Formats: sequence, C-alpha cells, structure tokens
Amino acid sequence: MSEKADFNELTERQQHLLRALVEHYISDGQPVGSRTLVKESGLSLSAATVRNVMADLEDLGLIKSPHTSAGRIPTNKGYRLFVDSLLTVEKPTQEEVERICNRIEAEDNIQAILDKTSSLLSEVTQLAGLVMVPRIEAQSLRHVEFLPLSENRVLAILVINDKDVQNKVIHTRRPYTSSELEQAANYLNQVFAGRDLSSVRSHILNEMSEAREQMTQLMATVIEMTNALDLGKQQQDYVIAGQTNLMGYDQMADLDKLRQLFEAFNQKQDILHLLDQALEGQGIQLFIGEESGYEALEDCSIVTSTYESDGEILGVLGIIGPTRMPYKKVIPIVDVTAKILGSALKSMS
Amino acid sequence: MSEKADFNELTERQQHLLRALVEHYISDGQPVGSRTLVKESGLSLSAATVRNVMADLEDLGLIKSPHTSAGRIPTNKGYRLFVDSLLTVEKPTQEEVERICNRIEAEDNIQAILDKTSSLLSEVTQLAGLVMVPRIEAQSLRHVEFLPLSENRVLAILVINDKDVQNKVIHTRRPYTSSELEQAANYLNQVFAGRDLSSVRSHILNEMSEAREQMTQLMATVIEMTNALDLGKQQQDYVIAGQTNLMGYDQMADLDKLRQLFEAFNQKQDILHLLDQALEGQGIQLFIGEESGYEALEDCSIVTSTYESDGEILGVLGIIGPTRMPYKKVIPIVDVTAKILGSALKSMS
DNA sequence: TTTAGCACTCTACCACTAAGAGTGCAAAAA
DNA sequence: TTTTTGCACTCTTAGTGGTAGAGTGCTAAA
Repeated sequence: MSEKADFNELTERQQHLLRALVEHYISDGQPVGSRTLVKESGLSLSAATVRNVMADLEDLGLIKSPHTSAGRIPTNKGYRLFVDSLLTVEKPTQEEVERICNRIEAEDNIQAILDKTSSLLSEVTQLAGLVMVPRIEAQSLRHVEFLPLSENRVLAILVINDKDVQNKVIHTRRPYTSSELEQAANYLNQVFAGRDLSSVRSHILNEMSEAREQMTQLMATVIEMTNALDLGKQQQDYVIAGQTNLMGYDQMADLDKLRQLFEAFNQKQDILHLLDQALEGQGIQLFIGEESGYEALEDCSIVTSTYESDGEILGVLGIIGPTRMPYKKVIPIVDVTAKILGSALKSMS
Repeated sequence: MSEKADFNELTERQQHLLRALVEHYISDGQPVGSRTLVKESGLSLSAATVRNVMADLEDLGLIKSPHTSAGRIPTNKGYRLFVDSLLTVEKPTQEEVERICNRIEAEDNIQAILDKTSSLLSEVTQLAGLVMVPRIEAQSLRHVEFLPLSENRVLAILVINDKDVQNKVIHTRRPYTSSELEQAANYLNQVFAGRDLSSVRSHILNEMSEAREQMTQLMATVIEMTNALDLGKQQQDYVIAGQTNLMGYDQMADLDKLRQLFEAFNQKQDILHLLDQALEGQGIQLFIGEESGYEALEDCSIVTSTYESDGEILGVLGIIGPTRMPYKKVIPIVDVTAKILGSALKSMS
C-alpha cells in the first residue's frame, strides 16, 4: 500500500472517504460498507479500492468493524480526527438563533435564564443540555443582615452583586443578642459594602491585628460571624435538562450504562469536574468517549463552550449525548447559545 | 364451583392462596403455577384443586396469566385486595429505624433534612424516594427588608418562621429611594412581625381603608410592595432521590415507559398532583398501577404517608416503584420515616 | 368436593438453513 | 504501481422445525 500510514498526513482520498464514512454513519446509524461508501463519496472508484483504503484507516485505528461481515464505523479516534480537521459545520438557521434568543431574553432572573438555556439546548439538539451556573468572580457585598435564632444559632443573610441572596444558619459558640448582631452587621455594611467578598475576610483579620489591643466585643462578634460564613467559597453547580432524550438512542440502549450515566447526573461531581476542565480550555471543547476520563461517559460525547460577558469567562455550557451525534449541527448551536447566554447575563446586570 | 364468587367475601382458602401467590410472586418475579403454590401455601391440597381456585380468582379479576402455559400473576386489583386485607406488615428492624433517625437528625436545615429523608427512603427500599416540601400553613413573618436595585426594581427579602428566607425581585412602577423602602420595611416589621403571612395583606388593606384620607406616601409604598410580594402564595415542590434504582427492575425494562416516567419526574406537575391527593387522604395511602390516573405511572405503585408535627399535617412523603414491590417491608418504612421526619422538623423550630 | 389422569398449549431453547452483506486476497487490467 | 475484477470466505439475521418443560383445563373416578 502506498497510502501514507502517517496519522498526521492522511491522503486526500483517505480524508475524503473518512469524512464520508463518518457523516454517513452519523446520519444512518448503520455500519457502512465499501459499496455504500463508493456511492456516498462521489468518487469514481471501485468498491475494492475503497476497501483497501478502509483497511488502511482501520490499521490507523480510525475506524473498525463491529464484526467480520459488517461495514465499518468510526472509532473515537476517528471521530476526533473528524471533528478536528474534516468537519464542516452547518450554521444554525436564523430561525433557530432567534428562537433561542427570544426565549432566553424573556426570562427575568438568573436561575430562570439558566434553566431556559439548558432546556433550549436539549430541545434544539435532542440531547441533554448542561449549563454550569456562572461563577461570579467579583462577588461584591451589598448588604449583610444577622438574625438571632434559637439558642446558639444565627441566620445570616448576604446580598451579593445587588441581587443574589445567600443565606446560611451559623452555629455560634455562645448566644448573641439582637443588638450585638445588629452592630456587627452595621459595621460590616459600613466598612465593606461594595467590596469584593473574597477579600472581606482577610481585610477583617488585618484590621483586627492593627487594633488588637482595643479588641472589642464588637470585633469578636464580627470575626466569629465572618469566619462562619465561609465567604468567597462558592459551591459549583449546574443545571441539566432533557436527560430523557438520551433514552432514545440505540447507542445508549444498554440499561446498565444508562443507569451509570444518570447516576453521574445526580451525583453531579464527575460532571462538574468535567465542566471545570472545559472551563480551563476556553471556547469550544469536545470530549469524545473515554477522553472524558469517566467510565459512565465512555459512550458519550460532550460538547461545551465557555460563555462570557465583557471578555470575562463566567462559566461553561454544552450538551451531552451519544458519540454518534450530529456534530455538524450541534457544535454551532452550542456556540451561539453560549454567546446568547453571555449577552443575556450581561444585560441583566 | 361452590366458592363464593362475591368479591367482598372470598373464602378462607381463596384468601390464603391469593396471599401465598402474591407473596411468592413478589419475592420471585416469576408467574406462579399450581404446583408451586401448593408447596408454598402449606395446604394439603392437590395441584388440581388449587387450579380450580386459581381459575375462580382469575374470574374475579384478581390474578391473570401472561400466557396459556405460564403460572398466574396478580392483577392490580389483586394487589389492591392483598394490601387492603391480606397483608401482614413486617416492622422495620430497630437498626433500620435508628439509622434513619440518626441520619435525618444529623442535618441542620430543612432542605438538607428533606434531601436526606428522600435519599434514605430510596436507599432502604431500593426504590425512588419522594418528599414533598412542607407547606407551612402558619408562615409567620419575622423580618422584611427592601433593597433598591437598578431603576424600577427592588429586592425584597422575607424571613419567615425564624429561619426560612425567601427573596424576590419586584418590578415597581416608579423608582423608590432607599429611605422610602427602609421606612416601608420598618413599618411592616413593627406592625406585622410575628403575624401570619397570609393575613398581612388583608390587614394592610383594612388599615389603608381606615386611614384613606391620610393616605401617605409611606402607605402607598407599603401597599405596592406587599402586593408585589404575592404573600402566602406558596409554590409546591418535592424532592426525589434514587430514580436510577428503578432502572433495575424487569417490570420497568421497557425503555419507552421508563422514559415517560422520568419525564414525569422532571415535569413534576403530575407527581405533585398525586402527592396532593395523598395529602388529602391522610395517613398511609397506596396508588397501585392505573389507580394513580397517569399513564406514565401505570406500571408503578406509589406508597405515601403524610407527615405531621403537633398534630398538624405538614406534607407527604413516600416511595415510587414497580407494582411488584415488597409492600410488606416498604409500607412500614414509609410509615416510620414519616414519623421521624415529623419529629425532626418539630425539633428544628 | 377433591383428586388423578391426560390431552393440549405455549414458551424457551437449540440446531439448522438460506439469504444477504461485506470482507480480503490474488490475479488481471490499466 | 495502481486499480479492478472475481471469488472464496465469514458473519449476521431471519426463519424453520423439533424438543423439553411448565402449566393449564377438563373429565372421570374416588
């Protein structure tokens, strides 16, 4: 065989046939044989020649046959090469874009926007949609309130970035009175309103050491409160929609596999870790099959895109589905959705 | 045949055999035939006699055979009769009770308690656990706060029952200043702290009409705020855990059915409606198969119990699984879990 | 009323076959 | 050297028939 066996330098013909094979398999779901491929590719070659090429591609680990007398299907490596260098994406229609745009912008609070985005992703692609909730780097403290509960418990309410409210029950060492708490809150509001949340704690410790000798009851209260609040520690989370879409694909017909997958969705941690990786990568990112590193996802591909506003990356969103998915359509949809979400979030503030 | 064909008056023997059949089928999963049933029942009868009885039970619609030469399995009507009058429940072990008790009481806020309860239900029964979030009839207002956001938006924070925090962005007709809002909040806090939430609105309208002529700016503000808050209107919700457990049962092997079920879980409304019915019914309640009235649940049974504290019903919890489930164990577990949850919520306040 | 006997039915399993799809290889053609 | 033709071979799928086992319903006897 004179075809270059070099992975990085497939011949024109190899590329052409690989692309045709992957595309046909994606739309058909059946292993594709040499005869079919000849017709599909448009090349004027005989089936035998195509067979030779296919044998080469198989040697390269790009395609495989499920059994002797079936056609070939792409391996994950094959999919990877396909999306990296053979794929011609198909821009979403104006209609689709507008639909996404309108429906996202109709929502009026962050949670609703994320939910809608996720369900739109799943609806348009017929896969499962994922949206990581934005990690707001700059969490600026707007307002603090402490309310004494029974005994040694205090309810803390934080208003962050002018609209998000977090609350937390703090278990304290000793009971505090309303007025103590009020003073502490007033102090914090006066000194730290508008400041970045993650810096509040260190600032307080600074000020405390400066004024150690005149350490007041107030200061002690403030310190206990802020310590307990775990400021700046933001728990990550994501919103998922359309999991049930995944139950329709033959590739996911294995109930055990499907179960593992759904458990991963519930557990959240693995998926979060993956989204975290995608966050590092910036822009569009694909994980095909075992590339994700999780057994539960070994038959799945994940397509993600970071979303940003004002050039700052806020989070990541995407879809998850079987490795055999219409990348051509899915990738651009994830892309525009990320852009739309970014600007929707921006216009919220 | 001389057996009474009256549905309400099965003979001893019919009851005995039906019980044996249902129990055997529940633990085995296989249709049970006359020979097996003879052994199982402990009666000294021949298989032929048992066959006659089975034929009668089939005429009554209590059992059926999947095909000619298989044994019989209970119909939903059969299950119903079984749980209503043949079932001898099996008290949960001390161990199980303590495990549930300890793990629920280890949690420190309502959401965590509900989550844990739900996942314990699913863990212990190997089915899916459901917990409806309590509808707190008496929502006593503890504290109100209003913060102006950009333009015509105000962030309202309500502290209810000393520990739950609700917040909502209110779109107002005109911009309000901080001090206006502060005054309104002060007014509400002074007059209505500790009062029942659902009554606040009507009280305000009353007072307004009394003092109509001296209608102040303050009053107008207060009214707009409270109107926008939609006080007392509480949206229902539930917590679910262990859905994936359901993927293991042969009865639920049909992917399409399973998918419908999972969609119902996501949609929430049907399940909520069902839980609502269970709430009316008080105490333990079973829905077997089509009794629930939802197609997605036609192969499922739901076992619920209301939970209460101080004699007041707060909500409902339970499990959902295939109609073929170990009712004998499941029912008492749902029962004690409801009691434990009730007292855990009580000790929270 | 109950039991024994028996014919009958249906499923599950197995082995076998035939058709169809697709391959790989070797020799011929370009 | 590359491509094609021809062909033997492999494997899947669907269908067939046959058998064993489980269970039933019915009838006649106990």
